[in-house]
Amino acid sequence: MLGAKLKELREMNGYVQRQIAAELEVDTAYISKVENDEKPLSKSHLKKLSKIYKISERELLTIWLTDKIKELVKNEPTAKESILLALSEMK
Amino acid sequence: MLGAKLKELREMNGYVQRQIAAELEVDTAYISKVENDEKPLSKSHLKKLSKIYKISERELLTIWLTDKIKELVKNEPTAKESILLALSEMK
DNA sequence: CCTACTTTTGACCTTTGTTGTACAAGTTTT
DNA sequence: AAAACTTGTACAACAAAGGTCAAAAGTAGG
Repeated sequence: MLGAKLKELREMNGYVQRQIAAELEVDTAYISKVENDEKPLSKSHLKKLSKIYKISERELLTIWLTDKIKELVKNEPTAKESILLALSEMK
Repeated sequence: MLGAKLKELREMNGYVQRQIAAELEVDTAYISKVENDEKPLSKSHLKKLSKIYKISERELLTIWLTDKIKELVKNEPTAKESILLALSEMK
């Protein structure tokens, strides 16, 4: 989900992976993996990416965090209950 | 939250920490810390605890996972949005 | 108030898991 | 064929998990 979004954003803004990799000073392989959800995106890159892709950092963070939550509860039989419970306890 | 629940369950069932520690084959200090949320409870202990405390394993797992979620989103400005988004994507 | 028991605290330790990264080679796209 | 992307493997660094031990501190009963 985050990967797909990042890819979409990149293409919308007319970049190739190499350019993004250069901006973030990482390997293009890393970008590829992130876009394919094979590696998590380092939180430290959110700010720069939000600038490059002209999206609010907050929106990107929301998606990023959502991914983390989904990863955490994946395969847990009580995923839904737990999320609902967490939510109700945070109000 | 999990810690408080565990303590409540233990007391309801009339045990002291030493007894629980013995059952789980760990140090009492560990039990103390878990009950005070200073250390996470290892998932591997859930089954035994649910038996000792006569609560369904599923219910204990729900609470345990809820704790993990809360820990994950703690201090994140987008916590609520992200949880809601995760939930909606899991339906 | 003593003392025996329970619980907490703090420092420490080892193992395991994750992250972030790199490089090379392969595949796909243009 | 060149450029872009993907994939496999490896690895060091670091953080977190899952404890232990000894000592301190709380708590009841006699």
